[in-house]
Order: sequence, then structure tokens, then C-alpha cells
Amino acid sequence: MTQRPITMKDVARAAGVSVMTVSRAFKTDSSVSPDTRDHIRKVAEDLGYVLDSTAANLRSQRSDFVAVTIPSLNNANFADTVSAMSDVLGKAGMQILLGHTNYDIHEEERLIAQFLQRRPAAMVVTGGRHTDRTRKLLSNAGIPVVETWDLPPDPIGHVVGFSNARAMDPLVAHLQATGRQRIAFIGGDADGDTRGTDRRMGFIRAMEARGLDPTRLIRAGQVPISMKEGAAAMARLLADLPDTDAVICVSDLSAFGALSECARRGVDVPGDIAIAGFGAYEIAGIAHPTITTMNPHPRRIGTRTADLLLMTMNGDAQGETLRFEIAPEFVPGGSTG
Amino acid sequence: MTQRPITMKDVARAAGVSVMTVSRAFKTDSSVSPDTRDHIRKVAEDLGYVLDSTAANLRSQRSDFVAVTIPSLNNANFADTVSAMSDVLGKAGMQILLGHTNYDIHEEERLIAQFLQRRPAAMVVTGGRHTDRTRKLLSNAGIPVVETWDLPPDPIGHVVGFSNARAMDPLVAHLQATGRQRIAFIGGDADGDTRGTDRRMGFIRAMEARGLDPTRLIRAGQVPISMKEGAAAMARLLADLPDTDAVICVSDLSAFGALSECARRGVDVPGDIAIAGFGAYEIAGIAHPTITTMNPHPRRIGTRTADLLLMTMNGDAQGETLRFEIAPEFVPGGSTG
DNA sequence: GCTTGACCCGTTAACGTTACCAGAAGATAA
DNA sequence: TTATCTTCTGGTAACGTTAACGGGTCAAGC
Repeated sequence: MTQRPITMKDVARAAGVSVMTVSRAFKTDSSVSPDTRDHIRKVAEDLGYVLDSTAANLRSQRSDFVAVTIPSLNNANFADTVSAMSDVLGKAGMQILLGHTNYDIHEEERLIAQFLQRRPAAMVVTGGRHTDRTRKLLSNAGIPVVETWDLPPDPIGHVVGFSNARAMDPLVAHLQATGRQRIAFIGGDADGDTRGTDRRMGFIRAMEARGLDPTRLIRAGQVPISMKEGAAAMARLLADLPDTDAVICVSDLSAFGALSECARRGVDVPGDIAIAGFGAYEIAGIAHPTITTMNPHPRRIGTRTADLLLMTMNGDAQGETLRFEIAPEFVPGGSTG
Repeated sequence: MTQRPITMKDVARAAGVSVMTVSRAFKTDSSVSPDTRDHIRKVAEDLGYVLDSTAANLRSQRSDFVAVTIPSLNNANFADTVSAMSDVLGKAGMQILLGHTNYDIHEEERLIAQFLQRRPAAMVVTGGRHTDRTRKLLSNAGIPVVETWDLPPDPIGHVVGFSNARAMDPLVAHLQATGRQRIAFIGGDADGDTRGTDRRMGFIRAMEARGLDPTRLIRAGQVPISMKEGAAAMARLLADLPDTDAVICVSDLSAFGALSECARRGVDVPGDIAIAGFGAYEIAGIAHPTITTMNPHPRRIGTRTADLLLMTMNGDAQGETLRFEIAPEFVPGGSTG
């Protein structure tokens, strides 16, 4: 039984007022007498009327969408960032349009092109490396753009993030300070995960700066690398470079895999080898031993981004492009003794 | 420099054709000569034109949105389901509008009311317990509705899920078969997580059916319970009911927390106590020992749901309400020896 | 030649809402 | 009393696109 959908016109007729008054009854800031508003709301509820925000957006030429792209849905760090953004933006009546790129900047381009058709009020992307067309699309969109989880040298718009490269420094410093010299790095194969690539670069630079050998690099598989791949990489590391005395993993997940592999083989952590990760995932704090890591404060990134957007959309800071650095925090754990 | 946004009219003028022809040039299935289409596409690209799907949706009275609500973004199981749905629906040109309810059916109601204003082509919700208003909203929306991750007794529309209660049966059976008698259950406090509540109920029923004592129930904190809360609950269990010889945790995350706590205290798993979880999270397969669990096949749920929606939206199976049971699979691990 | 049909393109109106302007009714001030 | 302001409500047009239909052109068939 498909019946004609109910519109404002129906509500107006039933309530004995004009459509315009019905429209006003559904906006919080417009002037309708309290009685009329209540009456209209009640009539609407009885009729089962639901406002059509598609039409509203078209007419008013503004939308309550903020489009967001992240590399993967299945990642606690990105999920935290989005969740925090959603909390702040939701209170302001905005909605998040979320998409995942599978760590592929061409998929990101496709997704962003699709999102822009929705005429979002703002666009948030993860990372600072994009296709040329993506950059062009975002620049021409005429809306606030925020790049997160990175500190790109040539930003498109606003930035809320940190240097993935420099984030390796405290870890290398800590390992050296605790007497380790032969430090390895476990990361993903491809360059799809630019944050992972940046961390590897940062590792190399930090090692060189300290006069240490930066060539113990293990490729663990397709990004994002899993716990299992971390374990396999650790197995290879122990076989190929048995004198290694510490390893930094591109994420806590692979670090935990590496830790498990050591447990399985009876390799003592941190006695025989120290292990560090990145991301401050819950597993890092509960593993046995706990895993030394860096906390990039994902929720803080999300909150900052949302606040920034609300500011610029209110007309403050118009035209400026803002840049917030959220410094990752060193979190010592038992895995580096 | 805010300039007037570019519309089809601008493209039409620049390409020397009518707006209608431009519109057709952007739809794959409509009849425009290849030359004209290429020309228009090129002109549009040069002008930086981006189609406004808000207007398109309004005019055509259909949308390419599928709205989806899940309890939490930060959950690998739900993320997998959404990701699989997104893969299938994306290929059909549809987009997912995702929201999280924080395990609160009133928040779910708010979210669904908001989503329905977008006139989605379909609506997917997680779980089978909702507020009365939610049920009414979904019933009256005139679009396909799917409830997932559950097998509700009184479904609103289609169903793709499984019985969380019955899913406890294989675990209890396995534990009993391996000689355990004094089996405990660790779950969340509140009833917000209806799937968790169902599992506890299912545990009690399975225990009773086997003549075992179903009263060893530990409340571990606010849902969703974390690894840490799982660990704390295990500590309480060991203190309060030291003769317990097995424990089923509401999820693998809490199970891993429990396992860690045992490791910390030198309690042998599975020698002193067996541990089982639920969800087949990656951690279950890599923990040491691996954790016995149930795999609810989250991606399969997502794929099935998406396929079902594409079917009904193509006009097949109109009017029927379909019900797919995706049976969880028992995954033995080392933690139950 | 004329008819028929396929293919391509244009004109008009409409989707459901809100911006904008205006006007009526009542309150307040002179 | 009249003038002025405030509060509430209504009429009209427009947002950018596509559905529906109509018309023109050209090739094939008679």
C-alpha cells in the first residue's frame, strides 16, 4: 500500500495554517507563537510527518553535512577521532558523512568527488597526501577543508595533526637511553599508508641522527599490517638478524603480534629484545608486559577539528587557514624495560 | 572570493546545449550522442562543475542513501559488517549514512529520526530492541528496513542475524564436554547492550538445561566492557569464587583481559581455569593461548544485508519480509584446552 | 515519393522546502 | 486620538535538478 508521502502542505491544511508557518514551527529560532507551534507539532506527529531535509538544504543552499574520509573503519584510532568529531558536531546539529578509502588515494579521490555532490558544509580528510585532482576538487569546493593525522608541508586548508616522522624520535631516544643499539623497524610493504611510511622515514632519520644503523627494516605485508603479520615479521627478524636488541613497530597491533611471537618462542621481552609500538591502543596497556608506545590522542584530534569547523562556519577566522599540532605523548611500558 | 556556484545552466551555456542534455550527459543510461556527452563532460570538468545530488534527489524523489546505525564505531565486529555492506552497496552506486547509538535505544531513536529526514532508500539497524517511537517511525517510513545482529521475535521488516542466546550453547557444551562443571559468566552491568544481555540469558538457560549451576554471574561494568574491565572482573571472580573452573566472557576483548589477569597472577589457562569469549576478534587468534570463541561472521551479515536490499530495491521480493539466519561458528582455541 | 521508426535533443513543469517581502493585529507611546 | 513598534502569519518565488512529453532529423523500407 504505497501512499503519497506527507508534506508540509498536508500538515498546513490539517493544522489550518500556511506552509510557511509549518516551516517555522520546525525551526527553533523563528518566530511562531508557542500555541501555534505546539499545535502544528502535534498535528504533524499525528500525521506521521517527517521533514524533508533534502528540500530544505536545496532551498536554503546550506547543509548540515560534514564529510569525513578515513583510511579504514576497522581501526580504533580513526574510529576515536570520528567519534569525537561526531560528538561535538552532533551537538551543533550537524551530521557526519563517513567514508573509508582503504589506504588508497585514488579511492579517496572517488569518494571525495562523490561526497562533494552532497554539498557538505565542510570536508575532513585523513592524511596530507592526495591525488592532484583531489587537491583541485577540495580547493575549488569553496568550503572549509581540514587535513588530519599529519602535518603536510603544502596543506590544502586547515590542519589538525602531528608529524608522524618526528613521533619516532622519543621512541628511538628512549631505546638508546636504555642501552639498545641494534634497533629494527617493522612496517608495511606498500606506500599506501603514508603515515606508516612517514614513521619509517622518521625512524631512519632518528637513527642516523644518533649514529645508529638504520638498515634493520622489516616489511611485514600489505598495509594496514595486522597482529598476525606483526608476529610473522618478528619471526623473520629473529631469524635474519638475531642480534637485534630492540624493535619499533608501526602500530601497537603489530607490536602485540611481535610480542606474542616472542612469548611463543620463549624470547624474553624486554630482556632479550625490547618492543615499542604506536597508537596507544587498548592492547598496549593490557598486554603482558605492557607495550611502550606513543599516544597520538585521536579523540583530541577529532574534537579540535570539530571545534575549528564550528568556528569557521560561524564566520570567525574567515579566510585564515589554521594549523593545530597535537603532539603525540610518550607512554612508557614494560616492553622496553 | 566567494563566487556564485556553477550549475548545469552554466555548463549548458558553455557547451551550447540545453540543461536537459547536460543532465543526460551525467547519467549513464540515458540517450545522448557520444560526441555530445564527451564534449559536455569536458566543458564541465574545465568549469569545475560538480553535480548537485541534493537537487537531483529532490526532483527524482529517490535517493542513493542507505542509513545504518550501529552501537559503536569503535568495534571491529560492527565495523566489519558496515565495511562489507559498504563494499556491496558502493558498487551499486549507493552511499552509507552511518551513525552510532552508544548502546542507547533513545539515542538510536534520535538518530533514526534524523536519518529519515534524508529520505534514505533503506534503513539498517543493529539489534532487535527499539523504542516504540522508533518502531513506528521505521514502519511508517515506507522503505525497506533490516534488523541485524539479532533474531527479534517481532521484527519490523527484514532480519539478517542470529540468536545471541543460542550462541552460548556450543560454548557451554564444549566446556562441559572437556570436564568443566563450575562455569561462570562475565558480562556488562547495564541492559543497554541487548546482545550481551541475550548472551547472559542464553548462558543461564544452557547451564540449566545441563543441570549445572547458572549463578556464577560477574558484572564487569558499563557496556561495552573493555579488556581492562574483563581483567578486573576476572580478579573478582578468582577472589570470590576460587573453585570456578571455566568462564565465558561476553566478548573476546573481555576474555583477553581475563586471560591477561590470569597470566599476571600465575593462574594457568586452561589448566586451572578455561576461558572462552565471543566475536572471533583478531586478538582471539593471536593471544597466547588462543581464545576459544564464536565467530558471528560480521562481514557475511553485511554482505547478506546489502544483497537483500539491492534485491528488494530492484522490485524483486516486494512486500515480503525476509529473514536470514547467519549461524555463528564455534572456534576452538587453546584457552579451553 | 511517402511512411515509419530510431535516435537525439529541447521545453515545461515539478520535487518540498525556505528566503524575502508584506500585511494584519495588538501593544505602546505621544 | 494617532503614530510607531512588535509579534505573528501569509503569499510568492526560487533553490538545481529530472520526469514527461514533444519535435526534428535521418535512414530504411515500400
